[in-house]
Amino acid sequence: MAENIAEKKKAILESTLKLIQQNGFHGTPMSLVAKEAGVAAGTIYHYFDSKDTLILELFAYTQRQMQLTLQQGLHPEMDFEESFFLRWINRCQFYIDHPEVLFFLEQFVNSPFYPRCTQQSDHYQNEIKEFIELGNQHGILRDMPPKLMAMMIHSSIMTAAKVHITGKAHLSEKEFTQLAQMNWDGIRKL
Amino acid sequence: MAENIAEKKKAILESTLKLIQQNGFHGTPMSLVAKEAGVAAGTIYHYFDSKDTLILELFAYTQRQMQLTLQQGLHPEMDFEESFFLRWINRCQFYIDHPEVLFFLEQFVNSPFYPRCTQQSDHYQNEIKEFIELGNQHGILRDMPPKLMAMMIHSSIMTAAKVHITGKAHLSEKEFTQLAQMNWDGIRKL
Amino acid sequence: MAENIAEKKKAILESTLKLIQQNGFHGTPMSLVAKEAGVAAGTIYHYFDSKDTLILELFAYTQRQMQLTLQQGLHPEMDFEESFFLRWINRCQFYIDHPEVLFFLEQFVNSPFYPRCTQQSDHYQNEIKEFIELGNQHGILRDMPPKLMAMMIHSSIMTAAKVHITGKAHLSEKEFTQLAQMNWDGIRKL
Amino acid sequence: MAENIAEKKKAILESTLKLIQQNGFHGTPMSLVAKEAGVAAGTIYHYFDSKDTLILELFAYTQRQMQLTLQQGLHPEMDFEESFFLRWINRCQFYIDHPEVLFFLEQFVNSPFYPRCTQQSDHYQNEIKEFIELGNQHGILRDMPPKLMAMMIHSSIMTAAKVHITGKAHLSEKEFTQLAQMNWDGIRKL
DNA sequence: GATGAATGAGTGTTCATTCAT
DNA sequence: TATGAATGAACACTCATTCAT
Repeated sequence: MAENIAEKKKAILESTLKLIQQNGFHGTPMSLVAKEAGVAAGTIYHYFDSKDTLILELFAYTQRQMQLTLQQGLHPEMDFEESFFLRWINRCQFYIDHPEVLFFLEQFVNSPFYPRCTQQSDHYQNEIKEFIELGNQHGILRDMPPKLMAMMIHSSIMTAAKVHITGKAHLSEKEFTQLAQMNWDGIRKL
Repeated sequence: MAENIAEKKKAILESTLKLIQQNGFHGTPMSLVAKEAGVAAGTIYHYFDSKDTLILELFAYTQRQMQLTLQQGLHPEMDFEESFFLRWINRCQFYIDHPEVLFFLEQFVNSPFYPRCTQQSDHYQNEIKEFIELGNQHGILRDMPPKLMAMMIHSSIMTAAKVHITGKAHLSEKEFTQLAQMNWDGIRKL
Repeated sequence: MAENIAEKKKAILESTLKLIQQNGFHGTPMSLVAKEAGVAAGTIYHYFDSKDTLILELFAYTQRQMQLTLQQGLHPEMDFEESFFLRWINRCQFYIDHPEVLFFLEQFVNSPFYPRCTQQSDHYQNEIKEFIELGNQHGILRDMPPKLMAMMIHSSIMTAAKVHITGKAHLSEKEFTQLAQMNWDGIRKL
Repeated sequence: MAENIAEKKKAILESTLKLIQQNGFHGTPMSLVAKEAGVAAGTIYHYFDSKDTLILELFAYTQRQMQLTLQQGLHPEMDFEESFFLRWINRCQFYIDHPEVLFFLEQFVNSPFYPRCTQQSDHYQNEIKEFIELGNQHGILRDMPPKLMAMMIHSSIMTAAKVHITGKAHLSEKEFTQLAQMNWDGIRKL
């Protein structure tokens, strides 16, 4: 049963994610989410207080989902540059493998929701920021506010993934590395 | 009179822009646009067929507005690098001076509207792309699809402006140049 | 000028008639009437107090138009039966030649307008009724309230014309006479 | 509960019918239907996709309602003439007992809806037409397209009922029979 | 817990009508 | 006279949310 509950909640979250990708934020009424998730409309309100809550939790859900993938292959002995590339690729790969998440985030970040959840939003990019701070301390990177640098990197990653997904330019593995390289050359001390 | 007409249409466009910045796309009902523009609800429909049309025209309107600013200070004799920096700064400055436009574009681009207007959308970034192609031909830039490179640059500019506007990191003139530099170092042949 | 006025008013009436045939009563906004008639929306209100007035006057207009055709070929010496057939055919022919009028009347008669104008409505069928009364006095017809008989006849005529116009059954001249005959056999004393 | 659903849908249909009789087709907004039916505006849309659908279903509803009454007293051994009179009276009586239906049909038939539903519309008068065809085969009736004859008869019935209802001429039972007789004399072979 | 019928405020849009020019 | 931009009440319809079962 406990599993059942979790499953139902998850089904709702996944349905919402999928529908938002297809129809956008306000092309996704609760009734449609319910149908897609195979539950009654009212059921959603057992798990989420409101549509706002659902979307806010969906953000948290995607963040959690991401954490797992993002650490793949990282280990403490890696040097900074190598770590940067792996992180860049990991994140970009995640967005490519989960386009629903990418589209959701793009909409979420530019909606009135995002500003409301600064705490969580910090998590959203804190990881990058902390990594940057590390590089800064080692004197490897340009002298630039880490937060700023983190945002620049992140937007590059998202853009790269988006270009790939939407098919505006199909990217080979080599090209992804090239893009990471481009980012790397932009931030490292020359 | 002719002026009057233009003024009313402009008032509607500007009101919409402002309200979308504040409340987002679907937090901006036509009734509110009307009130803000100081016209009756029905009046909007003399100038725009529908809300969709209004938003689509608003996109075109912002693009036209931008064109004027973007060329400032450019002249044919400039060398490529200098031109790059000026263009970068001009565009970034425009977004900073017109945050409504920045917020509108971010929403617009991630909405179901954008895909519908590829022709115009081409104009949206074609300028950058063509400039990049020029640099490519002169062998100044990395070997990378110009469209891709254009999108990477543009997303960097928007991110920089957004960081500045939202106050997440206040940027001095020096820092803007630094950011442009960062972008430049990323795309030029090292 | 006087002519001009009459012409403009007529243009409005005719446009309304035509549009109502095509789009029905409430598929015919004043703005469309204006466009079709080649006048400004406001101009209509110089000639008609309101849309209701316009429609009411349109009814009167069609009635006047009809009067002219209806008397064709009639002369006092005709015997009653002959006169009946001629009247029947004349009226049916009018509806066939002026389908706009037929469609307008069908809508008008079943709208909230009709009950409001009993005086004019009397004219609408009075002619038939009076003719029937004549036949009654001569003992040619069944014993039945003339008003009732008039309505039965009129509805037969309209139905015949409608069937012909809508193409549900194409009627030859012979068949029209047959229909008139059928009506005649129904009302005359056998 | 199942009953409840049916009841609510029926309440909406009946309210619409009643309001259309009083105010006509476009004097009957959905909000009024809702109020009259004692439901919320949105509720109507659980049962009907749109106002158009509601009206279309209302047509089907009235047709179903009619079928029941129309067969009363008919049995196979009746001779054709007797059957004709009974059918004529049954139908006329139905319209008199259900004036809302009569008024609705008059509007419906002359609206843009009717042409859209030819299949159902066939049912609408097919019964009469088939009966006529039978008479034709037995050589009892004039030589005339059955469809045409059917329409003539039907319009006579409706007109008779309408005259009675609107009080333009109060009809006694004798007079109804007289009217049926008039119709009969019109169509039978003399 | 789960349902889905019911709600009703809110949305985009239309259109008869007015009035400054 | 004639215009047509402007009005705003009214409309069909949507959808987040509630609640009896």
